[in-house]
Amino acid sequence: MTVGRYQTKVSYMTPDPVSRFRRFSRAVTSEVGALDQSFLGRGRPLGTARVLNAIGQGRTEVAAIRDYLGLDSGLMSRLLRGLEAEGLVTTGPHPEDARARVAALTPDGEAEFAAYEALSDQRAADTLARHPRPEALLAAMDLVASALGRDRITLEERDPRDETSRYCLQEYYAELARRFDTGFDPQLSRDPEATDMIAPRGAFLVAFSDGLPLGCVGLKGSGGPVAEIKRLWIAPSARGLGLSKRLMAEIEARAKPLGITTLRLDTNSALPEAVALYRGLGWTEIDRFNDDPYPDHFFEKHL
Amino acid sequence: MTVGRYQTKVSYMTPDPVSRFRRFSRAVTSEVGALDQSFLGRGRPLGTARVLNAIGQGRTEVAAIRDYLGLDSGLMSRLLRGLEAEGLVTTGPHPEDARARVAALTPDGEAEFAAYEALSDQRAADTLARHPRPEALLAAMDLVASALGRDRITLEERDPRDETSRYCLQEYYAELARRFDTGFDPQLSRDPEATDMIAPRGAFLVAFSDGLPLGCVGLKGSGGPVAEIKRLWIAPSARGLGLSKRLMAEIEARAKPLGITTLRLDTNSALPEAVALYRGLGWTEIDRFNDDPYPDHFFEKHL
DNA sequence: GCTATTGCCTGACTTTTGTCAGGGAAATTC
DNA sequence: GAATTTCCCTGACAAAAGTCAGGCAATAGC
Repeated sequence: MTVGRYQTKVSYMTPDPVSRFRRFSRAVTSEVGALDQSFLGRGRPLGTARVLNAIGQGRTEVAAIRDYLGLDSGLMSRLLRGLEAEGLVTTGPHPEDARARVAALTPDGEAEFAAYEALSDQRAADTLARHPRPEALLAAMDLVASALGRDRITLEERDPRDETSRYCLQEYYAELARRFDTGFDPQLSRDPEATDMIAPRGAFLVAFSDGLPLGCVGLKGSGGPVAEIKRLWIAPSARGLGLSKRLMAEIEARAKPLGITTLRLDTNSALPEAVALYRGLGWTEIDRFNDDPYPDHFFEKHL
Repeated sequence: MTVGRYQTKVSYMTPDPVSRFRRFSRAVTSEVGALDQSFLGRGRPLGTARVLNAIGQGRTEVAAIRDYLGLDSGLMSRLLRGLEAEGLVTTGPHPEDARARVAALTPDGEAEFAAYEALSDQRAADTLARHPRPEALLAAMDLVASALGRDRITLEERDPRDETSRYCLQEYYAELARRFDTGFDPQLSRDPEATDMIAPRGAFLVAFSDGLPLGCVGLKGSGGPVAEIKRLWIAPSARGLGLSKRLMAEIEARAKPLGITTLRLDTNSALPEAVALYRGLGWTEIDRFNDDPYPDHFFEKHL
């Protein structure tokens, strides 16, 4: 969409992409490096602190931690022994393969991990507070984080009534209100019954990148062979990453096992990228099939 | 949720600023960390490579390098001797204080530094190439880099005809063309003679952040006590950082020694932030003082 | 069953990094 | 011109990080 409308002009010395990227790297190195230094300040060497943090983040398999931190098996073993000796970590055999081991934090370890987290949070809050335009900065940071973490975006089926889903839906409504000349009132558009978007009638998917919800899509079933796609939303910071295609493919895949053979959806010409998306994904335009006041384009796809 | 083989704890709350900041940190850590790893891959330990890089970046004074890298004096000394033994660096007494020492790269050192730079460039180019929307990503990166590097933005007096100045002016014209309903043709607006914006008649300032030009402003003198402020431009990625105020303050400070006592400027109501800026800086609105077709607001300030 | 492989641990290293107490030469102070 | 300070070097350590070759127990393959 229209997030950054830079144009590469053939003008004199337009700063080139690589040097802009490297300037970015230099700028964040000190900030992020400072965050990493929060590992210090608690009297523990970096390696040990990194292992503690990896476990605190929920990584339990020793092999996975070693892989994540790029550590040698011997070194890893010693660091773990050290943490065990400190009473911060316990290890035991992996339940499914007794050769492998899993690690977990003790209550003391949890407290220590929380202390590291608090340090990092504090540092982040300080940096943000020092800044005159935190919202613009955060929006740009979201975009960078989504882009760099693109390969780690995961799709999850969620209850459309839970907190995260409601956040996505609210953002979706707000976007429509901005884009439609007439505004948008969710009351006027028949809101799908939540149970229609939960198995076995339907589904609701949310896309997550490192815990942040970046998009959603709903499948509103009726129990019969015809269902509707609803509420496709992508966060501004994640547009252009192919996420809508991924969400659509996944929701179609989830429709089949529910006995659904025909999908329909409606959309609005004020959302040209959506119309283009559906066309590109092999949907065919059909006549109006409801009396919702907002949509003016209607599509169908047979599975 | 399961990411690959590990379990990852994530919070599904509505995103708050600190967690967004920290998500950004995590996302760039791997990327930037990878850039740092380019230090490796050439068979040299990190410390040595960092010193070589600091010298390559133009830091010559040993004390400055030590300070920049946060190294102990003893360790620094040893790292330098190692680089000297490799034939990559020479050191000598500081010309102004023979107690201090300065370091410089030998031709071999230059080659080695260039090799490190090429590695980093390559890595940056690869990441960009992998991305579907590099321009949006770069725009966001510029914004983040400008924001985080805000305290390191410097103002420099430049010839308005040099490459960097012409880049700023072109961006300025392009911005006007976007903002004015009628478009903007630089030909129609009397372009100041470049010599009017060079001492002793005037001045031209460019704001740099880590080598990237982020803004400019011109002082167009006539030899007499009245001069005009022209061409105030701030890059989109640097807006909201107080840079325009800094540029205006600096150009006013440079006007005084040139014998200038009255400053004038014209602007357009299509640029409301500019109009607000001048009002806030103590300029008073006056009658039209030229027949330029574009401006509709005119200001004056006595120094 | 027997053999090979996997996953982790241990011991015995080396390299790298960090620390600290002098010491010599140049500069500064008085 | 002597005393003091500054800047760096060196030596002597110590801690941390990284490497590598076995070794043991659990698993997989046959």
